[in-house]
Amino acid sequence: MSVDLLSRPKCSECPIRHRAVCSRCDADEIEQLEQIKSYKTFAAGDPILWRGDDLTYVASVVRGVATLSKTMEDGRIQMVGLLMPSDFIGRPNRKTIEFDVVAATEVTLCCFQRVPFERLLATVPHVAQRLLEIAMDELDAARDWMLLLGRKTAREKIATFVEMMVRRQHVDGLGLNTEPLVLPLTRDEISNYLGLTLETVSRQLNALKRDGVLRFVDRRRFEVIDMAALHAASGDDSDGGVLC
Amino acid sequence: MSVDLLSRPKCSECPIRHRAVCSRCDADEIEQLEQIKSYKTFAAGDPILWRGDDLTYVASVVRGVATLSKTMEDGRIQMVGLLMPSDFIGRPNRKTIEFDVVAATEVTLCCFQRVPFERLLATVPHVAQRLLEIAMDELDAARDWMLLLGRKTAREKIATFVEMMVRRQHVDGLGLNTEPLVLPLTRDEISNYLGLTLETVSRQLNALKRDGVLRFVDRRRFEVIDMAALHAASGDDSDGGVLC
DNA sequence: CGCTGACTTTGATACAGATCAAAAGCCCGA
DNA sequence: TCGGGCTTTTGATCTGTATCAAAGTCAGCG
Repeated sequence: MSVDLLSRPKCSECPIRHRAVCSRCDADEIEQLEQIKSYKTFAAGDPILWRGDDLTYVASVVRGVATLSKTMEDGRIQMVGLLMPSDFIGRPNRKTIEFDVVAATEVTLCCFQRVPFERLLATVPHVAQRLLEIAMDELDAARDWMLLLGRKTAREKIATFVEMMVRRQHVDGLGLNTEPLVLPLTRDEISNYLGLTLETVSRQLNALKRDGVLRFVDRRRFEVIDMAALHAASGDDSDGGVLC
Repeated sequence: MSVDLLSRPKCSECPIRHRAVCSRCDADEIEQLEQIKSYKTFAAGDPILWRGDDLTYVASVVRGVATLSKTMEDGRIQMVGLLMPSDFIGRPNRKTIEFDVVAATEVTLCCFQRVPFERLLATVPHVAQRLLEIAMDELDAARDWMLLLGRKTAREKIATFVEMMVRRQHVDGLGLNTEPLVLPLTRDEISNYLGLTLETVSRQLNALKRDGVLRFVDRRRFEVIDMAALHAASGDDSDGGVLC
């Protein structure tokens, strides 16, 4: 992990300025956040926070992808969140973290000292309001994932995951329009996200390829050939509305 | 559903006064909440809100148990929350609800008109702060449940669920100390909560009986004979700390 | 009381996905 | 360019839970 001492980039130029916890803030409030922020960068594979660690800071993901997961005593792992740009890490008013947070790709975080951040939370309603909204969005996402974990078949899980990658990468502008898209996780990490084994993930991904739904450029880059078929395979309601 | 017109019980006598969304409020603030609240009671089995419904009010559960669930087009159901006293229903700033909410037992709600409640949220920090905390507790609970749904065996799921019933009924004082405890759900509802079939729930519950962990008074009332064995069967970390 | 319908238990069988095993592909550093 | 260690694919087999089926139990009501 490295602290970007030189560059404490201006919030005004931040790629997540309009979606992160700071998005509702005016110039004054941004100024207050600037006081307590610092950027940290982690290499792919680096642990960011480990369960039980002191939560000295909370953070927003600026660039890259991190995973949030729980581990059982015998080693079974379940990923409970995939953290992408503008997502929030940590919980105000908690001294320790309950999850393992790991960088899946190179990740840049905008970190806020926890205690000063908690003070801002009490004094700057725009931060508190936005954080509530973010927490409720996360809760909705977690509940969608509970449906996936509890009731969907392996194929539906994979299709839902791929569809989510398509949707999020469009928004983030990572691979905007110019496909191919990227799988930011290994087969093993995907299996931990979906409650499957890595073999099943591999088989189902290849089944989607064989069925002409996806095309793979290499193991991590792919294109969607048949968006409608992908959506149909996800098991989700049709009304959701295909984008574009 | 019936509205309790006569009785708009005083907040000061409310059983959830110190845990619900109002718990941080002072006398003044409580007064403001009283203006926009009304009690509603639902019989066991009644639908409270259906997906797509207008969210005219948000609410706290005062008494009883309600279920929050998602349904797939082909009828598969996943319960994504079990709402017990002091739990919050609905989402401010959303016009419709995304889930089905059903009364599992007779339920009393303390309902707040949504729009006035949103105004309070902006003006009364104590409400907003407590709601954020409630949302984050829910998020933690949802993530624990994701581990259960994605990685636990049927026996571990059942043991975790029973342990949760023990813990929550102690807190609520429903069956305080004077066992037996109550299962507020049918086998079918439990199966939807745990991502299993009702047959598997029945078999595993009887297996815990056969193994001398539980004793059943009738189909819904039970006693825990061997708390340590129950915990061991849940697959959760031992450090969590046995209560009492 | 005994009937009716909902819930639960129990048994037999099927199958999706896990597990075990090994080969193949790919990246990267020497 | 080669070699070694990862990740991924593919195949064979096993198993936990679903599915299908039927009998048992209970509460409420006429």
